[in-house]
Amino acid sequence: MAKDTKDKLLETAHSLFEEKGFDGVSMREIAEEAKVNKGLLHYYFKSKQAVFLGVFKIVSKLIYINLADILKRTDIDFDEKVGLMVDSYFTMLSKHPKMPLFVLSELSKHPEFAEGADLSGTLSEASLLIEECLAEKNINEEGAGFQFLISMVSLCVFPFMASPLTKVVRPASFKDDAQFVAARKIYIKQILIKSYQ
Amino acid sequence: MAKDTKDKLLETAHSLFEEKGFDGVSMREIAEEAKVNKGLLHYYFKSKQAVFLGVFKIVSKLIYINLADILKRTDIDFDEKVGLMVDSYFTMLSKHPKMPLFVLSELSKHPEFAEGADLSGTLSEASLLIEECLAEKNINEEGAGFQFLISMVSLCVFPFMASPLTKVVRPASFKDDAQFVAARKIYIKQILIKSYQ
DNA sequence: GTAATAGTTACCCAGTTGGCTAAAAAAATA
DNA sequence: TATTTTTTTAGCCAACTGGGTAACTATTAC
Repeated sequence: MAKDTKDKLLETAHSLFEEKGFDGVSMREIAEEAKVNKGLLHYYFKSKQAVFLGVFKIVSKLIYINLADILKRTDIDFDEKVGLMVDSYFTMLSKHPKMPLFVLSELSKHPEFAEGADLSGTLSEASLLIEECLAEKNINEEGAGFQFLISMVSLCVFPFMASPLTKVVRPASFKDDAQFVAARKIYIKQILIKSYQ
Repeated sequence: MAKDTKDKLLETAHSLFEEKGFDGVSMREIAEEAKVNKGLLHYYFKSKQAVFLGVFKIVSKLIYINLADILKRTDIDFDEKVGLMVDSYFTMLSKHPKMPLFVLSELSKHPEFAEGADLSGTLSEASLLIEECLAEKNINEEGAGFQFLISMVSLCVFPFMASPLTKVVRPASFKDDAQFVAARKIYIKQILIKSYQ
């Protein structure tokens, strides 16, 4: 049951960290929540930092989106690729709505983790692939691919991070959160496609 | 010197909270950093929560942007209004780049503060005013104003929150952070204007 | 000068923090 | 069965947490 226990500890730590942040959680709390004793937690992780790094590794995988595979397809045009990328982000964000805020706020406190999270390679590659797609549309500005990528991520991710605010401001015409999210997805695809037309 | 001291305490607390988050800061730390003793800190604020609420009130004002005044102008068209709103956001964000992340992450831990921060009224009003402007452009979808507003805020704010990541991924064609921010501002105005054309 | 306000100093508190250990028991593996 | 791995129990530590007090001194206002 070794692997199971370690995973359980990581899962527990993950949900606690996401809810309260690194400083808001104690080792005792993690152990108690996982229904395990402090000793065992130290048996698997020598320090709180070690637990956190384990969680961060998991999270990096969960928020990973294979943009390159979508962008490299030759059977669909760029409009459809944009649609698929946005869909991927929304699927991920619906499953893990609190993750981006957690990652970014811990990253801003400990920027050294940015290298550990191997997101940079993926994003750089996606940025270049988008640039190629845009070039075919005769959009050749310096860094256009990067700008587009950032826009896409901003548009998808931010509303989830700001949900405590958007929920308050959202007009009555959206009957609930789910309906708004669905409408938002369509809107984002449109605005992104219009951006290179 | 009463007001000055209280302000100094709030400023100190503000910068510490922004850097480390609520749980990452202790009352002792605030007092030491402000070169004041714990007793005095308690003299002005009966609890850590009280300090935090004071800071939150200040922050709410700092991130406030008078969108309504821009939107109500009759001497310029909507394209120009969009330009001015984006300019306002960038000015504010350049002064306080860490604030949005701080506000949103504390808000997600304590959603009850969302009402205290009286942003909702402002944003609701702006949302309606934008809807009117868009109606003149024959865009009448349900909630179009709200969607546009969220898009604008997302595009402006997110890159600042994700700067530890964007700095790593940013292509070499942008020679530094300042140049990227300037280019980004122009790009955002374009994408927003295209969105209703 | 007297009263109120502002600020200091030096304590105390009980509870929690992250970190660690030794010994024992239980479970899995050989 | 004997050995190794996993898990529990119970405790320790020094340091820090937010909160609070009482006595004292400046400073300011009236």
